[in-house]
Amino acid sequence: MDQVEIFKALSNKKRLEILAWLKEPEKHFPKQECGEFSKTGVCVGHIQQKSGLTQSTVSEYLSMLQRADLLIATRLGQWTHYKRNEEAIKKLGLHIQDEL
Amino acid sequence: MDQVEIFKALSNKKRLEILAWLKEPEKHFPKQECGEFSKTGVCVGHIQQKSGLTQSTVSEYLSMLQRADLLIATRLGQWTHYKRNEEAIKKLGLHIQDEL
DNA sequence: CATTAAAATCGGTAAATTCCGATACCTTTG
DNA sequence: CAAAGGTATCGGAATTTACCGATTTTAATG
Repeated sequence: MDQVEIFKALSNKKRLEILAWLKEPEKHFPKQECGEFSKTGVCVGHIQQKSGLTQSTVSEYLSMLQRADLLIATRLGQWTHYKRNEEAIKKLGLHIQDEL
Repeated sequence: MDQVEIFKALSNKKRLEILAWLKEPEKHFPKQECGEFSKTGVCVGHIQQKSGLTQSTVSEYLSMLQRADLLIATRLGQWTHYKRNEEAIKKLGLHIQDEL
């Protein structure tokens, strides 16, 4: 758990937005053909469309958040779904409160 | 409270170290002539010496942490003391846990 | 008021980050 | 196996960050 990498991943408005959208996928994204929001999250394409960034940028941002352990990626056929790693996020909050 | 600015301020190893040192000043810094650790914190010079960085860099880092509301600065004569803003840090932890 | 000490600000170079378009890599499907 | 859709990776231009040394500001003191 590299603290600096986590904070770097969070040091960007769009990446924070993405994290926020993924908190309530059904509220921010259209229904998907494959996979459930609650189980595996949202596919890259939907996140890309909503973000207004290019596909490559979104892909990089998502894998950056994943490397920081803030997101979990699941490959479903040709799609990759991303969802929040709620446990890691909670742990980060606790860590800041009593160890930062 | 600009989230991104806070996370940027935390995205650097030395700045995280400084925050950690300021958690227990008496453990990490020599006694000071003026001002008490618990009241106003530690003067820039002591932080600079311990950090190994130049004076200008440390001064910038400290004011960056202050702009993010993570530190509180107090001018005492020719010295500026910095201490942690424990309330803001706790608030940040809570925020991450249930709003990030 | 001149000197000195502490801290802040300025100006700059090297490194990292932001974001893009192009390309390569996987899957599914005909 | 060829084509197509979804995603990842590569290469690069523009911006930002990491530090530094030099200079300026602020405050104390002779």
